[in-house]
Amino acid sequence: MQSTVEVSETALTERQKDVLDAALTLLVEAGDTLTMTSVARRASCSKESLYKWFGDRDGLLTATVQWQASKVRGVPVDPEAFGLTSLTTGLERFASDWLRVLSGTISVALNRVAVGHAGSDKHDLGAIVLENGPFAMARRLKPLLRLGRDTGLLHFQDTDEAFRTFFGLVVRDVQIRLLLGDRFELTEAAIDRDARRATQQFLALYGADTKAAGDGH
Amino acid sequence: MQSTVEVSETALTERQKDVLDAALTLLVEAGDTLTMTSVARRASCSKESLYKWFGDRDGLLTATVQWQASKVRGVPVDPEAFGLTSLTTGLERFASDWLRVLSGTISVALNRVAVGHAGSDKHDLGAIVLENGPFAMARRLKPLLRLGRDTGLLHFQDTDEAFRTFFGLVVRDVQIRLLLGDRFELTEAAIDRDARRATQQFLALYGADTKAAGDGH
DNA sequence: ACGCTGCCGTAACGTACGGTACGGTACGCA
DNA sequence: TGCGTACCGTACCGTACGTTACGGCAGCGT
Repeated sequence: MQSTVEVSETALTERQKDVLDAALTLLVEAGDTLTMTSVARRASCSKESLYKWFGDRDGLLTATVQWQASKVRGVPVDPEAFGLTSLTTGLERFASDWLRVLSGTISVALNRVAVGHAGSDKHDLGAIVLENGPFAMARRLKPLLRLGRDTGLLHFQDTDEAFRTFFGLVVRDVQIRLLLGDRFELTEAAIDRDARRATQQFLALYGADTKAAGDGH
Repeated sequence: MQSTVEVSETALTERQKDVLDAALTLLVEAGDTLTMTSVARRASCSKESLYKWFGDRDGLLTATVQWQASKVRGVPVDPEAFGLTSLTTGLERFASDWLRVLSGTISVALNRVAVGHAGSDKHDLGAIVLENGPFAMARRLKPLLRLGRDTGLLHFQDTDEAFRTFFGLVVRDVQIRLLLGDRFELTEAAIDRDARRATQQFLALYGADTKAAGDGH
C-alpha cells in the first residue's frame, strides 16, 4: 500500500488500478465507444465510484492513458564501456522495443482515442500521449546519440534532427497503417530485422566512417 | 427510393459537391463531432436531402472522404530524358508535395476521423483513407523508383522496402505529432528543406555510387 | 449495538443527436 | 390552372449514454 504509484500526483488504490486495467481492455475491444456503464460492469464497480474517483468520462480516459504510460517507463540505456558495438546494440534494442510497443494492441487503441480527442479536449489526451510517446522516446534516445557523437562514433549537428531521422527509419509507415486499421502481422522476427535495418541505415547516414549526407548544415 | 445512391463512381451534382465541401470545412473545424444538423445548416440544405443523398451519417462521411480524395489525384511523374537530376528533382517534388498535403488542415482532419472509425465501421473509413493515402503514394512513387533502378541510378531489391524507407525519411514524426494535436509550423521553406534532406538521405542509402546499406544484402 | 464510511447495483433524469415526417415553396410541364 | 418533382426548414420521435440519486450491505471504530 505504501508503494504509491505517483502518476502526476495521484495515488491510485489497487482497486482503482484494477478499474483502469478493465478500462484498458475495453478500450482495446471497443475503442472510443466504451461507455461508463460498460466499464462499471466489466470492473464490477459502481458508476458512482467511477465518477467519485475520476470526475467524469474524460477524467477516466485520462487516468487510463496515464496509468498505461506509467507502466511503460524504464528501458534505460546506460553507457559504460562504450563503443560501436554497444552503440549499435543500444540502437537496435531501442528500435525493437519501440516497434514492439507501437504495434501492440494497447498502444494502437490509446493512440486512436488520443487522435480522436486531439485538441478539442478538456484534459487534452493528445498532449498526454504525445508526451509519453514520441517525446518520451526522444528524451530516452538522445543521451545515447550524444554519447555517440561525443565519442566520435556519430556525426551530426542537431540532435533533434538525428533523432527524428532515426524515428522515421524505425517507424516508417507502420504506425499510421496500424492506426488506420490495416491488418498487419509484425512478427518477432520482422521486428528484429527492421530494428537492425533501421540501425544500419542510421549508421550509414550518421556514422563517423561515412560522409554524413543527413545533416545538411 | 429507386434512386440508388452509388457511392463508388458516383456522379455528384454540383449541389451535392457544395454540401460535401461544407462537410469538409466542418470536419476541419469540429472534427468528428460534426452533426447532421450542423452540416445541413452550414450547407443550407435539409436533413432530408442529406439522408436521401448519402443514406446515413456514415455514408456522408464516406462520401466526404472520397470527394476530397478525388480532388488530390494527379501529380504524375513522367519519365523522359531520365537521369540523376530528374530522379532527384522527382523525389524532391514528390516529398514536398506529400509533406504539404500531409500537414494541411484537411488531411489532418480526415485522418483523424478515419483513425477514430478504423475497423469498427460499416464503410471502413480507415481503409478508404489508407487506400487514398499511403497506398496511393506508394503506387505513384514506385514507377519512379523502378525507373531509377532500371537505369542503374538506384540499388535495391524490394521496391516496397525502398518506398517505405523513403516514406520514413520524408514523414518522420510529422504526421503522428500533427494527429496528436502538436502545434506545428511547417513553413514552405521547411518543407523544401525537408524534401531535399530526405531525398539526399535516400540517395545516400540507395544511390548507385554508395554502398547500399539499406537492403539487407 | 450503533453509527459512519465506502462501495455495489440499479433505477431515474436530462439531453444530444441520428433519423423521420410533414408543411411550404419554386419550377417544369401539360 | 393543375400536377409532379425536388428541395428547404422545422418539428418530432426514439434511443443511447453521461450523470445523478438512492437503497442496501459489509467492515470498522467506539
